[in-house]
Amino acid sequence: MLHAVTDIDTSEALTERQKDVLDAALRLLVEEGDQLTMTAVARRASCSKETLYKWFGDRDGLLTATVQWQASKVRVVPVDRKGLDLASLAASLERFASDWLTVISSDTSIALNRVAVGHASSGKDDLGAIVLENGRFALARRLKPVLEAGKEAGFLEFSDAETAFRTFFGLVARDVQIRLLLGDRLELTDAAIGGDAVRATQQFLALYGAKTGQQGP
Amino acid sequence: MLHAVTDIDTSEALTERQKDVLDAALRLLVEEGDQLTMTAVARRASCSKETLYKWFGDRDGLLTATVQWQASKVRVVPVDRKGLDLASLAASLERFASDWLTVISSDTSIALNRVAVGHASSGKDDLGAIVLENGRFALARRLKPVLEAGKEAGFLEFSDAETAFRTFFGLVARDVQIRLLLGDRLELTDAAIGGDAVRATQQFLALYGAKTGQQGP
DNA sequence: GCCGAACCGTAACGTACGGTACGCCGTCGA
DNA sequence: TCGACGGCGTACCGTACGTTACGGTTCGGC
Repeated sequence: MLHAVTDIDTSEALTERQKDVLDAALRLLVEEGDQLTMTAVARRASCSKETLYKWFGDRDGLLTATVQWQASKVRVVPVDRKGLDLASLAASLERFASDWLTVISSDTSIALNRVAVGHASSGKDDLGAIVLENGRFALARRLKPVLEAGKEAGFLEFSDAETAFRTFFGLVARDVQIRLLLGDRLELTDAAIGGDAVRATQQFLALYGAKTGQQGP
Repeated sequence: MLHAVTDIDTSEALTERQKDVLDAALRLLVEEGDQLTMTAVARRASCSKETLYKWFGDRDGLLTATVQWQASKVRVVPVDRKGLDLASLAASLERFASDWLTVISSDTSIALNRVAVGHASSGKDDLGAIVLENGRFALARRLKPVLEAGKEAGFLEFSDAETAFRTFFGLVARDVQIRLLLGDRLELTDAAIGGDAVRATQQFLALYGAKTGQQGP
């Protein structure tokens, strides 16, 4: 299956020089999309193609390493679970929503997702799995403990954390990601992201909040 | 902007033979993804490459024509707005949700969206715009009258139909499309789709239903 | 029956790019 | 001092594929 992939810490033994090269590749990926060439990467990184092939094997290897390198850069900030009241729960949810919207609307995320989607057609490599694992599934892993804590504290009601998470995900992302991937000019200002985060959180609490108790999954 | 593109009836003057060719290209696109070659299309369609170039100009033209051809095939079934009660409104919403999930989980939709996403990087053509226009925006055009009717009939409460639609969209699609595009094996059975449609509709009514009156956009 | 147009099949061309080989240079340990 | 080595720059090879060209075939109109 797809969920049991290397999820944590794949920044395995990369020299500074190699990181620089991957950063260059990443920048090039954002600028030019998937049609970046090995020659262009070598030129941008001021290294030789032979070095690229020695380090990363082939083009797919370079792409995979680049995606993993970017993934390794987004470190997880652990959520503090100490004093949990409804306000702090809502604040946490809003924070997650706003973070997620910021991520998926970033140039880097768009470029990486586009490349991964393109490669998912001919399943040679598992770029899609890597992106998914470090994106949507990483988000679920971070958010679920918060949901569980909210449930234990009596603020949330749900039977399945996965279903609750996916609802939250849908309320937050809506059509944003697919529109951006398809090239729609959808500029999300910080204010708009903040507003959407608040709205999504309120809607989620309306659906899964324990107070009114209106509906489970 | 992206929304003001050719939205209706672009099945402009296509001979039966040309439609057959485009069908072949479409099948090939589903099977092989974006790396389909002109030679492969010509062989599959039993036509010559020269004919392909005469008819469609170049490779991008063929791709665009293929996407438009598929788009022209999904005809809109108008919604009957006659006897509108809450049950029929819910049934309509469930129908939309189930249809949409069926579409985005189909092989054809996945293949087309992948190609369009891949081409959105280097904005030479507007495949992304076409897909978006005949997908997400067409859905909005069809659903909004239903929402407005539900509002006028007193069953729904919202100030902005677009926002309400996007919430419904998010509740229905959630993470399904991005996971499928990224290659996740997410098999949606008819039963699962039906269940999701019911859940999404219930959640949407819980958020925007007029009875309980708990929250607007 | 004859002409031209449309089209099929295929061969050929040009190019872009992945991948490889080689010469040269700076660094470093002996 | 010197050889080895890691890495840069570049030239080169092979191939895949978009695009074009050409000979042969069918078919509608006169």
